[in-house]
Amino acid sequence: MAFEKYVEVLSRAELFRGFDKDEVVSMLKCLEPKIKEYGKGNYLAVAGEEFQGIGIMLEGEAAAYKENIAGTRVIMVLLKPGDVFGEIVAFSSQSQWPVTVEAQQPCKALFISRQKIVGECRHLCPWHRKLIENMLMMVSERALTLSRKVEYLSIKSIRGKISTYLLEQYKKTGETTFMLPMNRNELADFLNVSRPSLSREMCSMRDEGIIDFHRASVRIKDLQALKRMAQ
Amino acid sequence: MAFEKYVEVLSRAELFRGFDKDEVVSMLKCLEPKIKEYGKGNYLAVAGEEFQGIGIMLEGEAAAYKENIAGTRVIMVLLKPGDVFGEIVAFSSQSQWPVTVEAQQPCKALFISRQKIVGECRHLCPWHRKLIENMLMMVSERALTLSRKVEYLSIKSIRGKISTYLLEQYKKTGETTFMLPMNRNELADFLNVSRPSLSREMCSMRDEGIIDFHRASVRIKDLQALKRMAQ
DNA sequence: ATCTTTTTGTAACACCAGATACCGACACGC
DNA sequence: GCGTGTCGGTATCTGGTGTTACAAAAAGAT
Repeated sequence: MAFEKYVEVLSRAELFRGFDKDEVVSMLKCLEPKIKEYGKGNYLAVAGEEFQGIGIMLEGEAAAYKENIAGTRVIMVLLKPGDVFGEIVAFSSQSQWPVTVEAQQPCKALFISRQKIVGECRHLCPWHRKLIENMLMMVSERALTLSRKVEYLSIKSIRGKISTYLLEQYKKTGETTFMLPMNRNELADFLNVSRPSLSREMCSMRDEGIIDFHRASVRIKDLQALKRMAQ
Repeated sequence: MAFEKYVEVLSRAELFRGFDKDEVVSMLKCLEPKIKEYGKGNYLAVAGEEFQGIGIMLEGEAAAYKENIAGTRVIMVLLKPGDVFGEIVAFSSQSQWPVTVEAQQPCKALFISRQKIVGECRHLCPWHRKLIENMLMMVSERALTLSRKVEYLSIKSIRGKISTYLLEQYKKTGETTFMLPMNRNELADFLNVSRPSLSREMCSMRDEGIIDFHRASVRIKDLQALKRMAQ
């Protein structure tokens, strides 16, 4: 198979971090991946269908949807060349795609079965373990992101969410004055609250002298009060 | 070191799944773990402190706490012999304990550094890769659990949560009548709502003829309505 | 059998947060 | 200049949810 075409993309993918291009090629020979092409609107994976493995985007763009029981679709993530999907489920005891992946544009993806990654490698290639380590790192990072998300979602009050968020920014920058990396809409989305409610609460916190802000610039005036509000 | 004492516990630990007792012993020689003892109230790990590795409980019981910025403690999980902690962070780019682990009783734990797990193995022992695979599986399962939690937390209304939960139970058992695996208190905790609110909502769903229940036994009467309520 | 503890349902009330609509500030285009 | 679009703040209203407290039922203990 003509993997050479995609070595450029793959060597930049997280899964092959630490591999040079030659090594990627020899890994691919060992992994025996399947490359598939999709037209716009085609499905790269359908939630609930069987597959034990991972997918890597090669060309084009696809969207990973989650469908709740009522049938409503929620876009989880937009997949671009080099992105991996299905990595969490591939190595757990489950064996079905957790999401539906639909091509937004004509695209190509490469699929590697779980067995080829963790199973016995016939060629005893020395890079195999490095590959599993990379997988381990990717899944760990993913778990960590989810864990942070759970923390924010578990906070009941808007004030608690805002305070926790601002304190995290403070901790990150070390300054009581900093810039928010998103606008109100995005922040509201991130904190899982409505935009007007976020505005209302931020303003009343300003009125109470806890914080001060203008647009994206925020200053913490009363650190102790903020810490008290964080849940 | 006298690992033999703990081989029994360790061979039942998830990390050593698929290893027999001899193999566990030879793995341990290679991993060079450190065994530490703690009195009741001592800390096995303190959130924020440096350590790149994992811990495995050998004896006794410990609690993993999460401390929010305000200082309130929330018990995340109770650790028993064979349980692993710190596995998510060990293999991500972070290098600090995410939780504080406190001994509830006098206890012993074993610590393995990240390097000994993923680093080059001097003895080239054949079980090393199997060990990393086990790690990969454990972290994946953990990520999956977190992902499910995020799904539940993202549902805004109590009805939506209840409906989604009941539909999942229905899907799992294949029966419209089934037993809930937890009591109201635990279910309320799981769905992140207050116990009386959960009761109130379940009862009004019963009044509307959507479900019927008595204690832990639940019967779905109107599947379509339930599906509509799931968000 | 009786007492205690746990579990669950119920009610009243307060209040937080979402929905919606509107306004002002600002940037950008022509 | 003017129109247009985006972004953020504000007001009103309503509904859903937490809190608290108490009662009833069930389970467990002695």
